[in-house]
Amino acid sequence: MIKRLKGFSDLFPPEVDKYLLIERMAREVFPLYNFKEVRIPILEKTELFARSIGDATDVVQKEMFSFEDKKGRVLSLRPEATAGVVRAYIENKIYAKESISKFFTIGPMFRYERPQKGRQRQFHQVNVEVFGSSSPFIDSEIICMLMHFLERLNINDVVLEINSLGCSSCRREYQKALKDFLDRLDERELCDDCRVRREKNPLRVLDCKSPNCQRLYESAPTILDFICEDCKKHFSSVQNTLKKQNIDFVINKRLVRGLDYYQRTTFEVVAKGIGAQSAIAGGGRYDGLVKLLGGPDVPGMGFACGMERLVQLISFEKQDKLDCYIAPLVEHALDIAFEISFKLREKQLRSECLYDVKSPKAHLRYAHKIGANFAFLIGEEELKNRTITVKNLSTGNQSHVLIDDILNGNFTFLK
RNA sequence: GUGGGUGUAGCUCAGAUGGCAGAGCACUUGGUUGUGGCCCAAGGGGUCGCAGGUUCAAGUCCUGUCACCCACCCCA
Repeated sequence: MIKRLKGFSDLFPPEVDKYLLIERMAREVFPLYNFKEVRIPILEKTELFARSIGDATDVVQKEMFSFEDKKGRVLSLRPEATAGVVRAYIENKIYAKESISKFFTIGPMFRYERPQKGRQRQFHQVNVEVFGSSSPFIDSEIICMLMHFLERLNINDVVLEINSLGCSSCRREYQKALKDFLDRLDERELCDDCRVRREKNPLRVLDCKSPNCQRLYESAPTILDFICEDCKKHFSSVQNTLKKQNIDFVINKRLVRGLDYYQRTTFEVVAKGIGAQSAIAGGGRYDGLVKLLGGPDVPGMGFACGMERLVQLISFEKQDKLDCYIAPLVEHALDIAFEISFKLREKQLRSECLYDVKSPKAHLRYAHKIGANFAFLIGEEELKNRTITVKNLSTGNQSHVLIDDILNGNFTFLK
């Protein structure tokens, strides 16, 4: 048997209903903030991701599904959405049509990682981007919108963490200071991972999980001591406006995002009880990215929300009751059963017939199992009288209805 | 890439010391010549993940392998 690929999953009801709920809520909440839905390709040139996410990041170096097409072009399935949205924004010259653009997109992403709880190789994100504003109000508004969205999904037991990474110049200074600090540490004290990170991506040592490393970093310089006046003002404005909207948050000085393009405000929403992969959403400002990818110098800000992780927090049972179940008891009732099924659907009634001749007992058992409200029994007797026995499955009452009434669209007996 | 755990019926899982492959749920049929839920009875379902090995005999012991889960890493 051919089996699905590792880290790829098949979704069936009732699980899929939770995804539909998330999507419906996004389409309901985001337009309140004047966000418009966009659809962009799943496959892009690898270079797009390498340039925007960062050549040295793990995502680019070892987590992309990359391959060459028939013409030898190097392509990758998108590991995240922002790069593609930015590319589309530039390529379609959206900046020339409007000064501020607000987009969201929903769809699958792909990363070649070892699967675990809350992490699949194909996973799904709700993604939000704003272009054209560097106002801290926008940062705050987007975070509020995210919290509003989560609230509507009844996801309340979460912690919002925020931080500022500073702009490119203050960040550079900080990285130097951090590097100096790390260089003074004894190599033997660091865990294996941090020894590598120290060289490769110093910012990342800060959220190392080893308690020993964490103790060492207690006295490390923090980014917030290094950010410039403008960045400081921006960050405190974000905090103030969040407070005005009664959004609780904690400042996590150790919150560094893994993708190179983030600047200034970064944030993450963390949930408990869903395993080690506890970040359900994360994002931040990326002011230099549009320019970096060949567009005008337009600032940007956005977040991604992991649907697989949201799904774990959603308790929801969809009761999709069936209105009518058609039960043919004899072979020559099939034609009329077929006809009646369609007549019911014309009247917006959910109806099902299996076109299986069975005993009334078997039919009614099945009708009960699938949650039908009414069962239409069609047997020898009914055909003789041109009637149908309609049984109300919740009251047990049943009545005889003329077949011609049904075919004429008279369904008053269903009340 | 690294470490740990688990693979037995459609599902959840029992099967000490090797000796006829099991339960509950689900499914089908019957208990009412044509009436669901509750109850009762019967029935259908298995390459015990796969491949070797040890043994008179392997779901059980040994070796290898694959798959899934969890964690590290990384990230949403």
